[in-house]
Amino acid sequence: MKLLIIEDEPILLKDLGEFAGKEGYLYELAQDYSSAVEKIMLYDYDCVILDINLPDGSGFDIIQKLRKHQKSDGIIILSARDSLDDKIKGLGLGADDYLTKPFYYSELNARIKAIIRRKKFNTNKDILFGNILIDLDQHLVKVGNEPLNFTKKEFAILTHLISNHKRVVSKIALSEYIWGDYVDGVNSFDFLFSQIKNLKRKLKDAGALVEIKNIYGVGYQIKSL
Amino acid sequence: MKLLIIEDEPILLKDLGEFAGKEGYLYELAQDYSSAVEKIMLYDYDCVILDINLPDGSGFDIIQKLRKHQKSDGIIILSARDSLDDKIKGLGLGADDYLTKPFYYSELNARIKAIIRRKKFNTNKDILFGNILIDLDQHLVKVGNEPLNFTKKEFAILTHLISNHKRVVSKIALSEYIWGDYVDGVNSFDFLFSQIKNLKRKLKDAGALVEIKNIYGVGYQIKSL
DNA sequence: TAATTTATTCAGCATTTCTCCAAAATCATA
DNA sequence: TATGATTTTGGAGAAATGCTGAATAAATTA
Repeated sequence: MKLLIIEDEPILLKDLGEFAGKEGYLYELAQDYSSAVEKIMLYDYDCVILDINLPDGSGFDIIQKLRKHQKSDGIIILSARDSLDDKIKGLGLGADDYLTKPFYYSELNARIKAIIRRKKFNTNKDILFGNILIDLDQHLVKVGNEPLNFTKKEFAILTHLISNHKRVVSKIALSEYIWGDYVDGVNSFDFLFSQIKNLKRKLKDAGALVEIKNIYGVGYQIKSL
Repeated sequence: MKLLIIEDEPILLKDLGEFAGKEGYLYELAQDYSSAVEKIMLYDYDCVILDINLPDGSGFDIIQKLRKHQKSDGIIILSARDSLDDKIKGLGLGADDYLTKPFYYSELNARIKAIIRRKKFNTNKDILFGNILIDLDQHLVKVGNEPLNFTKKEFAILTHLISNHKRVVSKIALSEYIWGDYVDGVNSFDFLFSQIKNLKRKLKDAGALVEIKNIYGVGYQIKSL
């Protein structure tokens, strides 16, 4: 579950980042149009939270760029304006939802979750894979019927593997998804190995009917047994 | 137990606020249509107390907006008119109850409680969770058969956790519910920790068969043992 | 107004998670 | 089978998160 938060007002940006962290999301921040565009082109996010009014460009352009490049990131617009025009324009360009400032974090959170469910897993309901049930709302995983505690990163890896279960996810892609700008990371995937280790152990102990398979030299793929 | 009170007549609004505080409700006030709509859209209240005649818009619109957006807040209409038409219109739009001015506060209070019971807990009777009995009428909690004193905020947290016992309530959502507009407080949950600590201690000392569980990095969930 | 209760703040401690490392096991292929 | 590359595993310490008790402030009541 990874967010990109684009907002030029530094205090709000900081607050949004803290909100994201505290709610259990992975996230990156962008303060202006150009760095936002760079991040968007390079990486995939589950949901982009976007201020329309940026000093060096329009948020509308960012939406267009995303959609033009077939990126499937969810998009939530934040806007100070309560203008119907902006709302219509944003949704017309391909945004998924719209929130006017000021907003409550719990409201934002509810919308993020709805969008991620729809976009990442193509469903409005809980996600079922093998005997694993993922409840995004509660940041909760059940194996069989028993709730299982995963940490933020384990949860992120697990859901990412599941939403990509039809293909192999490379170590680099996974690392970038979890740890962000992962530039000099060709040397060591120790972080990733550690997380995968714990994830596998928890799944096994709980009797999950899935297997996280390593493809030598490439990455991982999750399979239902 | 959180109310939104919408009333343009300032003295009555103030009185209603004092009444709400004294009766142990958390509450927010709105003086006009537009600020009421903003609050309603942003957040969930257990019950909205609503004057129909507002200077900048109609209370009927507010009811429609609430129901259109699938909000489940209880709604009580206050109206100076004793007109049957208004009553029928209001209830038809989805209000839960109707009171004509002047009214007795005890009457208002009884209706608020009935609605909260029905809406928030899906029952017409007292709320039982584990061996905790919540008597809304008396704002009273019994563990086993012993009455237990909770402060306003402890009571609010406890009932909110119980009415959401099937889900994990995030720290942010809980904080927003208790402290309202919770913008610059995202950095620290000290308030919450303190309240939860006292709540847990009281419950434990009284021998309550419930556990307030922390989900690391996410929030809290109450479980019956 | 004083007394009492309730709410907030803070510092230190406890617990959980994350990072990092090193050694062992596994794999691909020469 | 020997070799180097890759992956797995266990565990120590660092960092993040949560809990507690005590001090202070604010609100309520007498």
